Amino acid sequence: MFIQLDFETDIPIYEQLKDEIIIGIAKKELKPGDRLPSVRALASDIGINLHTVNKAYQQLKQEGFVLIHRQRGVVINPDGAPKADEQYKQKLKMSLRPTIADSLCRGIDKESYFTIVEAIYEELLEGGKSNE
Amino acid sequence: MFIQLDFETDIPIYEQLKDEIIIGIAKKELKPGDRLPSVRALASDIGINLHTVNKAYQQLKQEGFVLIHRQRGVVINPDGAPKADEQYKQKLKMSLRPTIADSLCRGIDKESYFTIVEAIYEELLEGGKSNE
DNA sequence: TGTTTGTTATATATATAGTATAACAAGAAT
DNA sequence: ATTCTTGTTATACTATATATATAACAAACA
Repeated sequence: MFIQLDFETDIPIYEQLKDEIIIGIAKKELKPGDRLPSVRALASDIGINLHTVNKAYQQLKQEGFVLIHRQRGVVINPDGAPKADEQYKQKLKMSLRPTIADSLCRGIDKESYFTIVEAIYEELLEGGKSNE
Repeated sequence: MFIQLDFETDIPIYEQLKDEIIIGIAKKELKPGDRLPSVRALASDIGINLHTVNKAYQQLKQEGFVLIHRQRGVVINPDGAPKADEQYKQKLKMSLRPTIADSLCRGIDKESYFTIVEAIYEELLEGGKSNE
């Protein structure tokens, strides 16, 4: 797991951290049961504050990606993340609508959009090969 | 154009406003050349501040969705929004990656994802029928 | 008994979001 | 010319989010 942050963008650091970890799980570079670095270790490693890491971890816990034990630290959920229910899909749809509308206005039709999504799925599914 | 805002969510009002207008353009409820309400009129109508509306309009102008004339006000770009270039697609891809990784972790495969995207395209493309 | 873990509590600095007034400047209508 | 409406600019203020900095607490483990 290489964590690369962009301090120029307006995306909060803790969000980028969450994203990197979730992508790591999707790519299976992070497997169920794997331990994440302690909040202090990771913070010091990246050069950010302990609380920023903690915020990311807390939200990952809230969303079911990790479990946090009192002393063992933060662990990728051995049961995997909770499966998407209808409510999740509904929220996903709502969050995608503005982006898709924007793309549509700019001439990206359904097929072009699919091509982009396809490429991302490829990257996430096949990218793990080098790590197995 | 009905503009419905959610004051509970953490999505900024001016973002929601932008989204609604972009969706309106995508659905062709707002056509090239159409005038938008003045910043004061819309602000008063929705019950928000003039500057919040202005911020949304400025960004829509920046992104090429509207033109702003000194006295005529804000007008949907008669030439349509600028077509997506490679840079746009690259940014789109980067912004989609975390969401798709999240979905993938929750068991949404490519086909399920496509189904959701498909539904949104349907809604945007066919939804305009009642307005023609 | 230490050491490491997450956790909690303050405090501070900065940026963003939103509001509130007021005034300015250009175009259009009368 | 005058008036009205348009976007625009300038301040000021409040609230919230982000990020940092220290410090201390509590549980688990070696």
